[in-house]
Amino acid sequence: MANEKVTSIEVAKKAGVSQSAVSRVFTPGASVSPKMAEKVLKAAEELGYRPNVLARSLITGRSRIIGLVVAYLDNQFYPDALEKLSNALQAHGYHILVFMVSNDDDGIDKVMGELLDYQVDGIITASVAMSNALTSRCAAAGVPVVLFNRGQDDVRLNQVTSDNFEGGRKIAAFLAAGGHKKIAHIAGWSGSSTGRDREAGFRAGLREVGLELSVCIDGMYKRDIAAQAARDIFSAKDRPDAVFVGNDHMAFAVMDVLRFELKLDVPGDVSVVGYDDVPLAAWPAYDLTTLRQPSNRMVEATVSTLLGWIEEGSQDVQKIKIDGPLMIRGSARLPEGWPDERL
Amino acid sequence: MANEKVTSIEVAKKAGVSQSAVSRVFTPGASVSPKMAEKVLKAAEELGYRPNVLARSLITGRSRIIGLVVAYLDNQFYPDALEKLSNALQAHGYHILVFMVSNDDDGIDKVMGELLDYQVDGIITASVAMSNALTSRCAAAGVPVVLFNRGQDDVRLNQVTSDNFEGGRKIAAFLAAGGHKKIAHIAGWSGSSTGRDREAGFRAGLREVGLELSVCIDGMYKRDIAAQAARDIFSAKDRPDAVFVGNDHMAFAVMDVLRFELKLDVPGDVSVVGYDDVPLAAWPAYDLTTLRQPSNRMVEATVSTLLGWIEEGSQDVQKIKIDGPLMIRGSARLPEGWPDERL
DNA sequence: ATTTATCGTGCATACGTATGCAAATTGAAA
DNA sequence: TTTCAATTTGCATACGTATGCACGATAAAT
Repeated sequence: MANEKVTSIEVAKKAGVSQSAVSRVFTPGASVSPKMAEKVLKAAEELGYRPNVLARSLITGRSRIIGLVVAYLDNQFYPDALEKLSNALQAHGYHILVFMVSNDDDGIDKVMGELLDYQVDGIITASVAMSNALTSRCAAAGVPVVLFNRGQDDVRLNQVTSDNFEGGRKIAAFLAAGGHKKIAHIAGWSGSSTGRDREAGFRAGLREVGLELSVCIDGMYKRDIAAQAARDIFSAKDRPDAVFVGNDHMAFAVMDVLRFELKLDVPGDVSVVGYDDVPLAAWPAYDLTTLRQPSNRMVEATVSTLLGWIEEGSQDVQKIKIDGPLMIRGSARLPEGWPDERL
Repeated sequence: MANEKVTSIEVAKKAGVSQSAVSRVFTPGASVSPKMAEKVLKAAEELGYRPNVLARSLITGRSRIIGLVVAYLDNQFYPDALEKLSNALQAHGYHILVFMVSNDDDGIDKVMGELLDYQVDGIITASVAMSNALTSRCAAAGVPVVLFNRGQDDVRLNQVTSDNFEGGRKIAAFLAAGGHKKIAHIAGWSGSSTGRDREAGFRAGLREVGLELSVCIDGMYKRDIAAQAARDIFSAKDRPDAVFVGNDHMAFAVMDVLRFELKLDVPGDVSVVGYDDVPLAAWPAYDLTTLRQPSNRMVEATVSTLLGWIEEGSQDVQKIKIDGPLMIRGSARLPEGWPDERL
């Protein structure tokens, strides 16, 4: 296992030029003559030389590494986003360094420290909140942060979300139009802006049509908690006839409980609506009506915001909300007169 | 956005000691007196100093970065593995740099080049094959490689898989015991060792009990291709009464087609068995009988192999096969006398 | 008190690259 | 041919850290 690293100096020697010449050949935009470039590239090719990104970063101050902090990967929304983020950044010559963190403990601070040790050029947090102290540290280190799919009041923090309030409202309107009278909500984690906004929008939407929430339980974005909530809510005789679940991941658990434990028909007995539109929601086994978070556009906005900060320097802080459509499928009763535009 | 990096020199100045002293305080196992450590740590604390991992790597030759090359993240098996790998490596002070790659084109070579540019200490490939040239380059660079969930003949490559051949055999025995006579296989991609081994084991298992495969189509590990295969196979009047699908991800698509397009009962009309045991397989909507790939143990083996190479230097090449149990659930007919140990 | 061993510290250098500056080369214009 | 500008090249240094070496301090042993 010969550990033979080829350096620019060896290439220079072989090509009979200076080390700086080699460096310039591999630095886009530097001034080099064609024949010099040819000589160097030939030597580099023969020796198998490639510039050391880490050494380069020491000089340039850019590592071309983006730190991604993420809590869950079992909710399909996040691997999907990770894949898209990674592809988008890869196209710009950046790569993602992954940091898993549990949302409940305060390991976030520790992990963030490690993150900064790697001199990342930027940070994306997916479904993770930032403490004030952390935000300050990142600001002091000059590392831009974008919150993906989570909002926070701090004026220093960029964020990209769907329009969660409006999304909740749309769902309320849809369920009301469907003639549902007794409506439940198994909410997203109340410790998250997404969870709170969806709930607030949903309540507002119901209020607009003279309805109010019959029962509301915090599902914490966890399958088992949501499942238990479903049992609690729908075991009663005078159970609700509709439920909006704070994200698809929980909605699947809720549908499983309704259909296989409580032997209820969806949507005959209960209409179920989720939030996210993960790929699984479109599979016939669930065929879940849900509000789509346009992950493509969210990723796009995240990447362009982050690269803007990194490559152009200080920018305006972005608080981007992207509107998403309600994907009407088979898990909720279709209101009279609504076009059946099932997808 | 003040870009103020604190260096060991500034800490040294503040603490009234040399830069080397600061370095030693932050280098585990170095020789420092308690009072020196105290002074330095105090100064570091006040300035918010943290060692620059990249600069350190230039000296030590270790980046504490592991490159992960992965093709799919829509098959739940991989995000699950990614999460576990990341957690395990994080516990050892390593982190994962993600590289997405499509399996069909030859972007793998390009991506691998970028990978090595980052001076990664090791590489894990998940469901991705290595070309000979690549293997040589990694060997030359002294970077150990572990193939996760894929095998390859090259004697230089470590690999961790489940016992795919034996797994295929177990499934054959199970379906045969269930009295199935006409058995189909929608195989994993024939370009992958996992796909080939599972199919070979399955065929061998059938042969042992005097059966043979009725029909076999390569599903390429893709949902849509598997779905089309299911349509082709099960539309006929004399359709098979059982199918082994090369992984769970495809098996879900197959079940969807069987139940919702062809209106067949599973397992009444057709028994379906998958491979992987991703979390979704246990959800009641699918309740899929499947051969479990013990991802915990596979991750453990992967990490310890990799760290062995990195921290102890050259080792024996490991070709690890981990045996997994058949998870008996509701998607396949239960043979008489078999304990119903549904999980 | 003297010798010897042990430990802690500072000095200097190295890791692999990028870049300001000045020298050298090229080419065009006169 | 000469002059001048434009371009290309090499030299030297810097990035932030780790570590071999030699020296000084301290403790232990005689």
